Amino acid sequence: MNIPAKHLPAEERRAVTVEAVISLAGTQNPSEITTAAIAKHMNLTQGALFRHFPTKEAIWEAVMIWVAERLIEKIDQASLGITSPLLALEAMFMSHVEFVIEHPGVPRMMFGELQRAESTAAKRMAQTLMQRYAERIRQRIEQGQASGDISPDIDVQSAATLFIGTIQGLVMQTMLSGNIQRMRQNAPGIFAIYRRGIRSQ
Amino acid sequence: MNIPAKHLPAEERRAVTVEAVISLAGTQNPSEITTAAIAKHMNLTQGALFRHFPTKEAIWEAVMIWVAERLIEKIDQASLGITSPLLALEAMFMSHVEFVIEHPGVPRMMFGELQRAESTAAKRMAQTLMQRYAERIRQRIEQGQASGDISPDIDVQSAATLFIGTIQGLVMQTMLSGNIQRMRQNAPGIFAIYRRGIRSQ
DNA sequence: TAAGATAGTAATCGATTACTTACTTTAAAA
DNA sequence: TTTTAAAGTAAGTAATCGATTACTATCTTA
Repeated sequence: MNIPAKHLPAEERRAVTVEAVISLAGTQNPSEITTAAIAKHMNLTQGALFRHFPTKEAIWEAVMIWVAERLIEKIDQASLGITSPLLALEAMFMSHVEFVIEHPGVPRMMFGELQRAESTAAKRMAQTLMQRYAERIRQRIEQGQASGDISPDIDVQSAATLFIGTIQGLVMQTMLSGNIQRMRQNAPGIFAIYRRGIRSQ
Repeated sequence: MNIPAKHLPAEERRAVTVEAVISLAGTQNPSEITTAAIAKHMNLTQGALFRHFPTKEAIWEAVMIWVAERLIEKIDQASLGITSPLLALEAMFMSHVEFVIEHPGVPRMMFGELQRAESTAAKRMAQTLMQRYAERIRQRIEQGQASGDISPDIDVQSAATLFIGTIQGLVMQTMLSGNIQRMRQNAPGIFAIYRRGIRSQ
């Protein structure tokens, strides 16, 4: 699809590799993505990948780092400068949905990594991402309780868990229907219920 | 762990196989469960499995059928005879949580199956389960809107999606912490927010 | 009890996978 | 232009996995 440029500098080649994995994860089960498939998608031979990554595990770690940086950056940007906690949460929600629509392979990979038994570097990175994400949600909820926009009866941790679960439910529904665009349509209705659940009456 | 009974009748052997897979999925990534691991867990040789299942795929299909029957039966039992829609939804929620605590491998397998690219029999069974589940939720929500317990402003499909997503969020949180019992503690707080989100004011 | 059917064993097969290695090509510095 | 280190190729390797096969043990029933 892209220019099959050969002899890329190591750093660029690693970046292209990460993008290839993200792209492949959009159409197939991440755990079934082989190094041969990655290489083919990049117009490269399979062995060449190991010039830039010591193991396949290292590729997955690089992918998770990429995801963590992009997603956190995206939701931070979306909520930047919004003082209303509820509007900020909504902006974070919608930008997360957009992120998933842009990169449908990402939730697949997150699910897959998090259910690993072993504690791989990639799994730890996924865990860290979830924690950083939840922390941002908690901050906004506490801010909302302080300002009176969000009910003081709400358990902050529960509300943060539910925020993330809400998006996961959307993603799962998308996996069932196969229609990614439907996610964008359904997102407002879903978030509306969540907002009703936490806001002051 | 059980009596390593040999020479089981075919039907019993298939049942034991399904239970072995459910058990193994509780401690390891379902996609990494090999036929050798299944057999070892049953005190059987690997080849013997193929006396009772034509392929590994067929084993997974049998497991998903087991899950679908048990889970639907469980939530139907829990809500049976409860006239209040909100109380019925709460009972279904809590019984589902109990089901996951009893069988922590089940959501792992559901996630894994649903993110497959190919349309396997096991995946179709998982999809059917989700649809039957969502249909039950929708019925209760519509019933609640008719009785005035649930706000008429709520989009039924969104509310059903969110109900399922809510549980998935709990499960994911559990995977992160590794503490299954915490799920039972957090469940009421999570459901409380959901209930606030859909009920009439 | 004899005989057929059923269930299990143990070895092995072909295919696949992550990873390695010996060699070649490319690009940029000297 | 020559040199050299980085990047890529192509053909391997060992390990693993699902599935098969020839044979054996056990159960059921006529």
